[in-house]
Amino acid sequence: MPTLSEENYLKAIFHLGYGHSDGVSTNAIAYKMDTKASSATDMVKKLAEKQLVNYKKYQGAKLTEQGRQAAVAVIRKHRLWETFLVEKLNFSWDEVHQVAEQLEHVESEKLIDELDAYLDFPKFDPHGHPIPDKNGHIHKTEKLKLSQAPIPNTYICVGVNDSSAEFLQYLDKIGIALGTPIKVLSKEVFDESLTISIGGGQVHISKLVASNLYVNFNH
Amino acid sequence: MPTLSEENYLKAIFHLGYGHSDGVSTNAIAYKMDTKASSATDMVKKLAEKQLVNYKKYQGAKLTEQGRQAAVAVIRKHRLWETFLVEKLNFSWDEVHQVAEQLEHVESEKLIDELDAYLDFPKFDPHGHPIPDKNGHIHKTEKLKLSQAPIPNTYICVGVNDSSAEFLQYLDKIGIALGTPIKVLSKEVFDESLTISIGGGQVHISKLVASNLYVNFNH
DNA sequence: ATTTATTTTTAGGGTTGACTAAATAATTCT
DNA sequence: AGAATTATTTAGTCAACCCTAAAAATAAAT
Repeated sequence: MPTLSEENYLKAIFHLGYGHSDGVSTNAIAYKMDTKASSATDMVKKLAEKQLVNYKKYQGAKLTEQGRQAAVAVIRKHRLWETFLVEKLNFSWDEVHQVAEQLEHVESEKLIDELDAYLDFPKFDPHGHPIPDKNGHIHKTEKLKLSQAPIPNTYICVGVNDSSAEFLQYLDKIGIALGTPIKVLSKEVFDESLTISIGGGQVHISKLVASNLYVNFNH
Repeated sequence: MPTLSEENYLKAIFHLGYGHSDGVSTNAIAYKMDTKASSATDMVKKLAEKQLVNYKKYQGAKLTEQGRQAAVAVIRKHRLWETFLVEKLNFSWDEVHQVAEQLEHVESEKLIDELDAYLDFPKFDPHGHPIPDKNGHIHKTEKLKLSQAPIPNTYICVGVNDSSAEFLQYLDKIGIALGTPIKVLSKEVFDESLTISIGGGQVHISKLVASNLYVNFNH
């Protein structure tokens, strides 16, 4: 069984390596884990010994299948707990992360199975992220970044990339939640900022914001 | 904030010292924590430095008010989680302890407040133990050990002293749950074992079992 | 009241996961 | 290519929490 710290590193490596096929640099890991590169090197070595990552000096770390399973299991728990907090305990989507970071490490297969059932087998967490199933399979969904969506057009917000409280509170403020229809009116050529319409009101958002919003075609 | 390990020691000292006014011996703490006496001494010193216990060499440890508050807060969380597991996630009373031991260390005031509300402010956990309130107050209940109850008489099972899976599964087997009426028919003088009647059937239980069962008068 | 047994503490280590500082490899720039 | 920069690793520490073995204090027994 991975330790708490190992689980956190595995998660970090999973997220950093998602979609890429090359190794994740120790520097990137250190940055994500808010620690020093030397600590990341140490941990990566330990994970390699435990067959959770493949690691060759100066070439970063890549999860093994075993490591991926462990990482995805933690992510599954994280997202199920986030869903629980929002659906049952009146948490808002900007409050869940910190608490789920702790809950995700609780070890009990029955607990997570029952929680899954209790929540009626949710497919997405409160940020629109897919919840891996018991076998570690992650349902791929069609979605695109609002920053890359053709305009003019109307979309539905289906998720966020950045789950920080600051970003989510900003979205609350301008009226964007999961499921909100977003009508993109125009894009500024200079800075790629967008003018969008939400529930009647008109809002101007930066490219950075648009690139952290996932949308789907309205069909 | 106490560390995870400190919280566990505080809990142990609280339980061991409950009702007594003298210090809890390091040996007793070590036994309860399943570690060595030297480790207990180390930790007790650390807790003393943090003003969570009063400690004088060779005289055991006593919780300070601050330490008691911390211990009770953990116990409150433990019992609320146990209640959640049984009421919402189909756990049986012999399965909850291990998982609650982990959940009790999750740190979030909102989480525990909301959980409390979600469970409709329960007063007792699945083993009949009182759940401390937010202010650390523990509701004292009238109850007596079945081993000390006058006979013949009929009682209601209101709690257990031993919450181990083995004991609870034994109770399941002989048909005792919280709220079960227990009619005590006779006591054997030799070993203080009891012949009791539960839901029609007649059962013979040892003194040890009887001393781990809390009952109330049937009124 | 000594001796014996038990409990508790101290001394000295081990492991995990972090750190700083220095060394080495890889990359980028000119 | 050679120099400068950046990334990565190594070496040496540190704190938390545990351990074993030995010493010291307390309690029990004769």
